[in-house]
Amino acid sequence: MSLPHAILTALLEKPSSGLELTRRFDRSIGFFWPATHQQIYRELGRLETAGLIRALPQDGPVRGQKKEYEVLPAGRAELERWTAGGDEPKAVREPLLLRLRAAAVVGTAGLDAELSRHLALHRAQLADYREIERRDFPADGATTGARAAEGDSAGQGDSAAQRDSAAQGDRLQHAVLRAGIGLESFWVEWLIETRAALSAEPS
Amino acid sequence: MSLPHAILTALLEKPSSGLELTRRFDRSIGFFWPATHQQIYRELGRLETAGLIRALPQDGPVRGQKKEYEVLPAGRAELERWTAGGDEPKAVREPLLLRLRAAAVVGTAGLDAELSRHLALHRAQLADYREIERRDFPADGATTGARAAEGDSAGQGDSAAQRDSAAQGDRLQHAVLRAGIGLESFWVEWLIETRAALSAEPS
DNA sequence: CCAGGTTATGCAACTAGTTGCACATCCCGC
DNA sequence: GCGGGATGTGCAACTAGTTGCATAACCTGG
Repeated sequence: MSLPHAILTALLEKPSSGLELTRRFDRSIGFFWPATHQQIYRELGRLETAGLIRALPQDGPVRGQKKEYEVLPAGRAELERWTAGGDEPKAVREPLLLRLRAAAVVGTAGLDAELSRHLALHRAQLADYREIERRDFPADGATTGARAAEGDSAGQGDSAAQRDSAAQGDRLQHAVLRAGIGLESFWVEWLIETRAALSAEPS
Repeated sequence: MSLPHAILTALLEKPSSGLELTRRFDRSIGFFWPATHQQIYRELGRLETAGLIRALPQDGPVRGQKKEYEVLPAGRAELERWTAGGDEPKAVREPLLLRLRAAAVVGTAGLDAELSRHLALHRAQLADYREIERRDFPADGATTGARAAEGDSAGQGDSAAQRDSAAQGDRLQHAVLRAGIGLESFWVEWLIETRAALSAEPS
């Protein structure tokens, strides 16, 4: 039940059409909550029906025409409610580990190829994340004016409180990114280690 | 589409009834591929229909009576086929990160409580894994006669080839366990770090 | 001998993500 | 001015995991 909240978050950062959302998902929220355009359209429909978002008025034909959505107060409230709440962390579900377990029983044919394929993918993803970090958080652990990943939280007047909360927003976004980096790093290391263990002489 | 293969693996390690499988899942395969007893029964039915496993013959009434399954040659073949193949690694789907992202927009109320709850859970899981490692792989990175996590791969006659493949099975099982340990370690570190970043004075 | 908890099997409805496809509009080049 | 790719919206069917519940056998204590 997280997709609607992912969408609300994205729309608060910036009102968008379905396809724009899809694209922004691809390079941001989608890293830890992927969604296809079909899912997004379906959910936009539901959110609109539920009165949490609305389509910005516009003219001309409807079908095949860009349609922008913005979050209504009820939507923001719902997102706040959800954010404050909690979830059981849902269990890992990792087919690769399953395959290793199976290989322990029926043999390791083809395993190394699969491991090295995964290694390449995780390395690529890690490089991506590092690039994003370099771009968006250049001052390492700091909040030095860096504008966060994507959502420019509608910057007007600039009270001290607003600056503080913007700084904290940055910190949170950086934390999320570090999670991605940490996870990918872990997999890269583990894959290297495991391939080595596999190819070692049976003692 | 991994559950049937998880079940085949478990059944190859040791023929079992539905409930036994459920319990073994809870402390072994289920760490990276959780399944409820309902899922398992359903899948056992399908696998039997498909001719990949069969129920061991027994007498007496059927309903509510223990029923053991074993893997047929076709099942083993299917598992080998699947193991040799590959998957795209499916994307991470982590609601906690989503919540952080949302908090960056609507405020951090309740966040720290949630983070510390997760921290406790991951610490507990990590301790569990470490305990299992201590028990099943005492000689650190080695294969010193340690009997793997659970499946005692039906040990009779003991050719050199069999010893080798048993050693490799151990190594694989250890690799899987190390993945669990690595992942939990990562989360523990990240959660500590992130809580610190959150509570720091806005600069 | 029977009430109540434990073990065990299983169905059905629901939820959410995935896949495949349909169709409209726009715009660019020929 | 029109054919075709890019952009954009959307439905429908499918798959797989989740939740809730029904039911049977067995065992133990009163």
